[in-house]
Amino acid sequence: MEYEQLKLDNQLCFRLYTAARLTMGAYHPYLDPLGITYPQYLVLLVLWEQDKQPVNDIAHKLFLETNTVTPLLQRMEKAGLVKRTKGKEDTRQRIVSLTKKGIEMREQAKHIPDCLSDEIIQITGEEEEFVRMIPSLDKLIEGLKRTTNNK
Amino acid sequence: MEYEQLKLDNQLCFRLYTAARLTMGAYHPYLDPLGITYPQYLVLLVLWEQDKQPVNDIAHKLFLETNTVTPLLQRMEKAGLVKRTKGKEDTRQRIVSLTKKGIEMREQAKHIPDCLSDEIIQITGEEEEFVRMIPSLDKLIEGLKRTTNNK
DNA sequence: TAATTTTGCATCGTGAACGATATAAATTTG
DNA sequence: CAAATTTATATCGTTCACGATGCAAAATTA
Repeated sequence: MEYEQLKLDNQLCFRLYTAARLTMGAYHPYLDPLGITYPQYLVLLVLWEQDKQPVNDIAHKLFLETNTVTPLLQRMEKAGLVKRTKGKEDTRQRIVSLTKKGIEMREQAKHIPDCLSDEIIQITGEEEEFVRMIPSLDKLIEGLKRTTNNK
Repeated sequence: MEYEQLKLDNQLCFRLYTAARLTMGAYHPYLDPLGITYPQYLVLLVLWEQDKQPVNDIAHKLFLETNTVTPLLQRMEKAGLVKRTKGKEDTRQRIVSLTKKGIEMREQAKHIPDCLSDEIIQITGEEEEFVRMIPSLDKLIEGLKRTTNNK
């Protein structure tokens, strides 16, 4: 069939796109009580690993553009989770640091990854399958990131 | 370490989210000349498989909410790709059908899946790895869809 | 058949994502 | 050192994505 390749069933990207959306949806019951969104949770993960980072470092670790992260951080600042201060050496930089509220949220969030793992196991009856997917996804991400930067 | 689970490195969802965004980005060189976005391309895939479907069917096949698909279709109608007509039996329904322009775009798009496959192979030196990921992703998607519908 | 509930779609508001563009500060070049 | 370039961030416009809500038509129930 001439258009076989155009069938939805044959598309990897569609799977990734859908799986990502639905998995993010699975975080809702855990993030809603904290009053944060999934991308905001990602920013917190980055800052919990290392506090006080410029916007650019955060964006880079999340593979996002700064024009996505800046408004995200502005909303998080308004919500009292982070502070944004001018850099000392390089005044162009905005150093993002956790507030007391942002630091304390780590304690409330620390069980979330285990909850999600359990949920996936319960839903699919499988875990190893998804753990095994991680290196493949990393390879894909690294490859795509490299080529899109080289343009 | 108490917070080990919170490390970004450990998160599957972050990989899916990132891989999906970057893969969608890889479609840009092919979709921009056609003047469509990736979600619009998905709608076309659905309609190319079967023309004249109600909004709900399209949304269901893409695992999207109708309130996402409706504005998407409105933009596609404005772009002259689809028509939206009132249903005959059930007048609540809006039947979406391809215009001449929408039908013809299939010919221009038919090489896209192969281009993307080639690109992924070239970037990662691997294909089987990602083909093997598909059933796992389907299992995840089906599981998540089932549980979120049962709420 | 009348009243209630469900269904299909649309509208609204909010929060991403990102290309294009702007701006000021730092860096490199001439 | 002055001019040109690069860098870090921000702003703007467009398109998703989705929860909440609205509304009319269909289906169900009383």
